[in-house]
Amino acid sequence: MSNGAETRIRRSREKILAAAEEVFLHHGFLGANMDSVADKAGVSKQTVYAHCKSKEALFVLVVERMTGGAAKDIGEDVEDDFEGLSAERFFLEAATDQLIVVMTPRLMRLRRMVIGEVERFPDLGRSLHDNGAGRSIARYARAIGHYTKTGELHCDDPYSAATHFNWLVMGGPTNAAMFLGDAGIPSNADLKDHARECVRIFLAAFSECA
Amino acid sequence: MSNGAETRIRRSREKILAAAEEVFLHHGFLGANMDSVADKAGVSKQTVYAHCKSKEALFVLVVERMTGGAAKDIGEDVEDDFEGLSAERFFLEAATDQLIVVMTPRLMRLRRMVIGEVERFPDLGRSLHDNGAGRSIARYARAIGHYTKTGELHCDDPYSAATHFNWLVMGGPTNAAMFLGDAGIPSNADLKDHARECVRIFLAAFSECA
DNA sequence: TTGATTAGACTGGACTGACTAGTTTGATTA
DNA sequence: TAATCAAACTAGTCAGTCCAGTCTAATCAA
Repeated sequence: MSNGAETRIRRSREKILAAAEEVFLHHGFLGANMDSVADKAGVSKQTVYAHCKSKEALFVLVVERMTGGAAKDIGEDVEDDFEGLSAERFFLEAATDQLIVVMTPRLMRLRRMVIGEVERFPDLGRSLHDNGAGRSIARYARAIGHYTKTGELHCDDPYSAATHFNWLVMGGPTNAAMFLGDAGIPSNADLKDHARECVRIFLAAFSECA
Repeated sequence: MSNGAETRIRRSREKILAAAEEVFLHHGFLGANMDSVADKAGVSKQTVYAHCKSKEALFVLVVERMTGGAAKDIGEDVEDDFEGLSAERFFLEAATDQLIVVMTPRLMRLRRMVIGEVERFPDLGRSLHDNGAGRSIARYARAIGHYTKTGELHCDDPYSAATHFNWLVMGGPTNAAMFLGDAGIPSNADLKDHARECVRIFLAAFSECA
């Protein structure tokens, strides 16, 4: 097993996955065509099949690579440090970041595609569910727990409150992007205004009123 | 053109649309197969093509029939009469109704299918967008306008507030149903609890605090 | 250092087998 | 007599395989 061969493999693997991503994202699973994946990758069909044994396998590979990458971009696994950060500041920044990272054509296409194929690939649906909203909600829940302890918020069930906040923020923009295509994705300025109003609503409902 | 022939046409049309609905809803546009539509309708393939000129046309017909029907079920076009109804009662009932009518396997399948085909059928996406969330939001906006006049609510922009309320209510359950399939649809009891908490949050954010 | 050898990744394109949208035909039914 | 039927048919697509030969780069021989 020589070193040069390995980099060669990695290179064509990379080209194949990039090409497959583009083809699947534009045509869906059934609409995509392995010949055009090979063409777009600048590689023979044989090579595509040397790297993954079937169209299904390639599809799963592509989706998993994209969800893994997205999770890394948002960086929701880092434990936040809330010291010296007001609840308002934290939630405004977190919501804005989440909106701007998630509401991109590429991720919205991924979302549409996986939703359309949930029946055929239920595991991918589960994966997007858990790695998408699931992580954001967990992060919000930790924050709500913290700010409840400091007394800035008042909340019995941080997880439930986090879920409500998450969908208050993400529901509308996501829905528009699902049904209206890339044209339905709001501008960053609109997303920021939206985040601000969501935080206002959330704080009004969960701040100590006394 | 005899009368008997007309009812005959209507009957097979009905059977074909019902069969097509089932086939498309389970397999999507590309995965569906016109032979199985004909079989399931108990009709020859020829008859299917006598009623609509192509697979695309049949698909559009099926989706439009379903969205039209759903809109009627929710009955969001009736002008509500708010007299003698507190804001809390109104929003709780409206949200609960909306959740229970919308969160059904059939409509969630429709939603998944249309989202997956938005690129191929952008008009259907637009139609679901406007007839789905669009109508609910318009209804909520009218209510918010009313309760702002009575002083029960405090709100500068009823349409924006209505949008936030709508997604606070629908975002989470819808997302779960999109990614987890029919198993992700919450029970009616859960939906009711959810609606109650959403109304609490909404009223906290938009009630006069003075 | 240079030139031959070799393993295995890669190519291009033909091929198989299965599937399917839509049409045609000629008989049947209500 | 118009709608319907069954079934064969056309024409095209596409996943996956096969094959015969090429390219790359590491290793070894001179």
